[in-house]
Parts: sequence; structure tokens; C-alpha cells
Amino acid sequence: MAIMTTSPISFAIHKKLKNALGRAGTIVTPHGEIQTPAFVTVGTKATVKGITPEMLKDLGAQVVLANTYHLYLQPGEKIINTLGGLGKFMNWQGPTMTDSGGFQAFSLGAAYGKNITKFVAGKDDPKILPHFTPETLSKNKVEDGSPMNIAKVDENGVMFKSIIDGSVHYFTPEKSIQIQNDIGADIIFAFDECTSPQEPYNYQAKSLDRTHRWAKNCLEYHRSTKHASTQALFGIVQGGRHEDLRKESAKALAAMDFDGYGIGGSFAKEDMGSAVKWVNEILPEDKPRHLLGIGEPADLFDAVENGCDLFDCVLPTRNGRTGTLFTKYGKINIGNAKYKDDAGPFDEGCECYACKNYTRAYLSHLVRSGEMLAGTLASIHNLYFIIHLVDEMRKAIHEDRFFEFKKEYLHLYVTMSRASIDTARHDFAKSHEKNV
RNA sequence: GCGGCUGUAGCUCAACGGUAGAGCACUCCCCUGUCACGGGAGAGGCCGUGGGAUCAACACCCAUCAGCCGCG
Repeated sequence: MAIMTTSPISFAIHKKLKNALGRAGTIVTPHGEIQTPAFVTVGTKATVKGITPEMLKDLGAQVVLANTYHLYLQPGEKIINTLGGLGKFMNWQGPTMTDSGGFQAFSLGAAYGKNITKFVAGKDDPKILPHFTPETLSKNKVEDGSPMNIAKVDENGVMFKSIIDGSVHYFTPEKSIQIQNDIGADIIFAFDECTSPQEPYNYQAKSLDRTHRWAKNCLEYHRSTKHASTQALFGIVQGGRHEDLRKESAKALAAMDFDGYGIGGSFAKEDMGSAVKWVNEILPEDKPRHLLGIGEPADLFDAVENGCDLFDCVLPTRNGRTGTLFTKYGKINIGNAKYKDDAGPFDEGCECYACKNYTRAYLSHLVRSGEMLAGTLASIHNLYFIIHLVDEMRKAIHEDRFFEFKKEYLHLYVTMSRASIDTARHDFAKSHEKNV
């Protein structure tokens, strides 16, 4: 029944880390190559917020990821299909991906209206304790007595309410793939359930079985269409923070012959790296692995070291829009009063367009006055920063100095306290002056 | 000159006979497959000035100063 096809993408590994799972390679897609490890830029609604595709290309982006749920609701996948598919529609010539909508089962479901992220700070994070206290329960209830959320998971799929007009929609694995087929990205993802870190083990296990069943449905459906020869399908590993479930998931999916693999779900901050390792020791080595939704520098280092090839994250753009910049000494809030008259670049030594042409004082002014250009300039910088960080990791792998690079970089980035950032900047500026 | 209205947080305005709140601005924090020009915390006022009645006034009365609007 299933049509056997060769994969629409190929993956070649050029160099591996010694004593770790990390590797550098190339993914060839119908719309061009991706040098890995690579950071994938997020353009949920077929646009990287505030950034034109020309800017994106200039700042070094290789690939863009859009979202099935959002594009299905608006403008609708048929329109995108008629207009030539995602890449043509948004005028991005390079490789594209779509996420399946599985994350929205979490963000619009268990996490909706609460202060929950897919990350918990650690094993004892109070956020993983039962959250349905009498207070939150009454606060989050609507008339019918169910918790207030706008996504609801059942055995066959997820019921979503539109965030645009409240209308009700139902995604099954097949429906998600059909939409992604129409949107037409080079790489698409299986429809999974991204579970909340607050869910107990029983639920994680139950959800995992369901996600595996859905993965099989997605694969069978996709392979039965003509799109299997032009769009690669990645299965998604889940299992929460539990070693046995993660390994079970990796085994189940590895047996399914996807074109590549996503690693999704929730992690404990302190052991995300080991969770990724559990999985990547099992997944087939010759297929690309995409760690979904990860983007903090320290997390990226851990993930690359432990064998992930692709990462996407909204952090560079969302932080940019809300006034937080990545710098080599850690993150800063550019809207802070102390930057009002700061004549320096956003991050000393940064080669991005924004840093080369604008001052902190100017960006601080744009942020404070709510100007649109603030989000654009900050996003250009943050995207450049993260994309190039991953580029540097790739280079370091090729040059056999990944671990040295990691150590030096994180020493500066993580151990630097906020208070000492300004001193460090000052010293950098002074030493740079002497060298010139 | 006469009459009326108004003086409360940086700004625009609430409130109440028992020692004041909001929005914006300000200071700072947060953001990990975007609900995202988003979320949160904090600082800030002897209620124009001087009297008076009252157990008690920002609130009532008198005077005064300032601003606005009319009529001269």
C-alpha cells in the first residue's frame, strides 16, 4: 500500500566529536543545503517577525520553520498551496520546515493562561508540583466546569479553539500531515503531544503511547501521498523527563523509518543534555536530529555535544521584541536607564548589521518609545548572535576544539554576573582600542 | 471688576467625614517546537496655601493664591 520512495533529503556527516555524540554535517533539501549543526529561524506565521527574507539571508539564516496550526487558521493552507507553497509565499528561497501543531496541544492546553514553560528549573522546581490548587482551579474555570484552556487532547487528536475567532477545530495526525503537505515545506513533523512538565509519570507514559501511535499514522498517511518524494517527515521523541520513557520513545520511533527525528517535550533544566543523550544513543546515527524549541546558548552547547543537528527557538526574536539582547557576557535589557546614553554597539565586537550601524542609546530609545524598528534591530542582532554561535560550534567541531570553545564561551557568558557585564565591556573596549 | 468652574502621584483623572486609588510615564525582572508590539514586580502623593466648625477632613465653611470659561 505504502509507496516506497527515496528520502527527499540526504544527510552526510563530515566530522564527529571524540568521546561524545556531536557531529557536523550537511543536510541536502529540495531547496538547498543546511550545514549542521544549525539554528533554525522561527517564522510561525510565514514570517520571522519584523525581518524580511533578505535580512534573514544576510544575517546568516539557513532555514525557516513555520507553524501548521497558525497557518491553517490564517490564511489557510489551500491559499498557501495555490500561491506556490510556503517558500514562494513568503519569498524565502532556502529550505523550510513546518511544525505539526503538536506544541499547541501544550501551549494552548495545559500551559494556557498559566505560567508554565516546557522547562522546569530542576527536580525540585515547585512548578512541577500539582498546580490545580483550589485557588488556581476556581480562577481558571469557565461555566462548564472544565479548566480554562483552548486545546484538549483525546485519543484520536486535539481539539483546538482558534486564537483568532474562537472557532473550534480538530487535528488528527492525518489532518496535520494533510495541512503540512499543502503548505509544502521541505521538512515536516509528525503530530505529537508536547506534554506539560507538570503531568505525572502515568500521564507521560499514556501520552507517549498515543504519540507513538500518531507517529505511525503520520508516516503511513504521508507515505501514501505523492508528497513523500518532496517533503521529508520527522518523527518526534517524547517522554518528558523520564529516562525509561525517553529511551522507549527513541526505540519506537527509530523502528519507524522517518527521514529524521525531532526531540520534543519538557526537560529539567539541569539535565536536558543527558536527556538528549539517552535519546541520541538510540536514534539512527545517519539521520538528522532536531531538538525542538531550544535556544539558550548553554542548552545549545549541551545539545550539540550530545548529538543534535538542528534547533529552533523563538527566543532570539521574542527576546528581541521585548527588549532583551544576547551579548557575549550574557543577556541585557536594553531598555534599562543606564543605556540611554550608551554610545557603544549592542555587543562589542559583533559583526551584525545592527551592531555595526547603531548604538545602544539609539536602540534603547527605540525600545522605550515603542518604535517598530526596535524589534527589527534587536531581532537582527539576536538572530545573528545565536545563528553564529551555532556556526562557531560547527567550525569548532571541524577543527577539533569544540570542548575548548564551549568552556571558554560559557565561562564568559554564564559565569559573568549581570553587575559585571559593564566592567567586562569596558575592558573589552579598552583592549580593543590598543589593538587598533 | 462681577459670576461660575477647577486645583489630589511626573501627566490625565478617580474616590471618600475616619489619614487616598487608576491608567500612562518611571525603575527593574521574566520570556526555550510564538496566545507574544507579551507577562510580572516595584518606587512615587503630609490631597494649592492659611484659618475655622468637628472626636475626626483631601472631602464642610471662610479667606487667599493660581488656572480656565463667561459677562462687563
